[in-house]
Amino acid sequence: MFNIDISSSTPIYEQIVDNVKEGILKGLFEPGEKLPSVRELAKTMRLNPNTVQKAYQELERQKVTITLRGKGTYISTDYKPRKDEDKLMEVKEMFKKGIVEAHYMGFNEEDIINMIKELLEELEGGKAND
Amino acid sequence: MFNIDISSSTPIYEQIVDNVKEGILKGLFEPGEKLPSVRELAKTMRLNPNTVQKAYQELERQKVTITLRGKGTYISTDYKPRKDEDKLMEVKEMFKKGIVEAHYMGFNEEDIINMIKELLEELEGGKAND
Amino acid sequence: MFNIDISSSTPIYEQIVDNVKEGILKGLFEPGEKLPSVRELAKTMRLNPNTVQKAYQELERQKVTITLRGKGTYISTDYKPRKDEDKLMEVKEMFKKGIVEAHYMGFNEEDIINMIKELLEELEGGKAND
Amino acid sequence: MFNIDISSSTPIYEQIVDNVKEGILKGLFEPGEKLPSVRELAKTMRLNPNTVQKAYQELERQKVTITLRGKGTYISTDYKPRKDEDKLMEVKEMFKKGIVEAHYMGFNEEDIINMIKELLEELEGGKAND
DNA sequence: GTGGTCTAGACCACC
DNA sequence: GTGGTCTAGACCACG
Repeated sequence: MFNIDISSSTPIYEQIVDNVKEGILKGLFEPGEKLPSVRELAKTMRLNPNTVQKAYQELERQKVTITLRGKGTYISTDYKPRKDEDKLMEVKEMFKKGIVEAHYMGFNEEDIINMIKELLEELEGGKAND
Repeated sequence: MFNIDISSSTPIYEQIVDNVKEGILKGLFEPGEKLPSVRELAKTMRLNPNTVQKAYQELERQKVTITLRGKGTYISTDYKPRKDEDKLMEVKEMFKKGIVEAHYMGFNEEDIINMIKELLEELEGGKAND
Repeated sequence: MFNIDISSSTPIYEQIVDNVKEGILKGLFEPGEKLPSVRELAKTMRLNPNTVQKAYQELERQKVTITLRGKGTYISTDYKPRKDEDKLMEVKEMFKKGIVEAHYMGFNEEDIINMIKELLEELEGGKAND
Repeated sequence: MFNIDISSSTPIYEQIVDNVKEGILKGLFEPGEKLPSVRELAKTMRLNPNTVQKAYQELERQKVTITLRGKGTYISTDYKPRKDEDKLMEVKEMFKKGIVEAHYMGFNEEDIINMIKELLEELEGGKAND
């Protein structure tokens, strides 16, 4: 279901969050859709329930999902983009670091733009546009 | 000299590494140029020498710098890009995560491409070519 | 558990790394096996945890082990040899120096080959093949 | 004249010692031959005279050379092999580490033996035998 | 003066 | 519990 690498340095709970957010953009999850329960996901992915719990809490904090007590966790239907200055800086840093590393691997500007375009297509495939 | 945020979640030593690598691409550091000594940088940045040491060792491990015994640490003059499969995956993940987050902030494809191009220009400004 | 000589000129952390790598080849450590925790090994070997930590990080960097977040350090199950040009030179230098020194101790070609064969047997004893 | 890598982790003075000892075995230096003076070697190799001085002291300590005060340093004419137990252990450790590393690079027993034989030939070319 | 190693002890995030 | 990072302060080899 999710693409988790337990030996990665990015925390597992963060990988789950990323997977869900990416999945929504790809159209794998529809707004209003129910996510598997903490226990269920923990069992199928062989993860510690606490880890899944933390991921779900983080998703809710980001308003990507909403939790209905006793009913489960659902993809938000009314997500509104919020342009947070700090978040923007963070994203730029992410890109900048990627660009620097790509340069050190021998990629030039064009290569990098192409790589980004490929990744965009991969993501946009599932949805008409946003 | 360096742009360090001690309250950031990225380790200080890693921020130093990133700063140096970015500085080289921007032309702030010339190949062969001497970096400040471990002690000196630690003093000016108010960091523990061990932290700076760790950064310098990581830089040397990546062949971004070379260490001359008893003389100091210098920017490599003969850096050769090496395409590591794992590293490439890592960079793609970085980009993908940035793209996902950007989407959640309301940016569309074009916005993202433009953001990347801006960052590329910022980096390429200092050097004739790469 | 490990064969450490604190009075040796080779750093302790490097001796630990060598011990683990040799132990794997001898079959003392199985792929997937858990290494003692940093604290535990530090305690039993009467070393500072940081020293053990450095050794473990070096082992992971070489992909000899993998680290599972919050769970511990394990022998890699899928180690793939990688032929690094620099590393090969390094190994040859090691052998060359050994040969030169052996000559100065009065050993001839045959003696040296026999010494190598002995060492190979010592290592290969634990495993069916390599 | 000598093959020195200033960015290597092996101390420069040790590299000089190794070069001289190897050169003797290869027949590049004859017993009784005069080595360049400390100043001369330091100048031609662009090294710190102290470094060369240290190398020469080490060579004399090992009885590989003898120094005639005011006349210079000469290759010993009466070098006698001495089987030092500690030294033997040291050499074996060098070989063992080389073997372990070679294994991790994917070489098997035969590859290693062949590598040793090549290195032996390279060294034996200059002399009939020892 | 340079980097390299080690100890001691602390705090943190993650599982 | 696990590893990861940081500070503080010390000692050493090298050039």
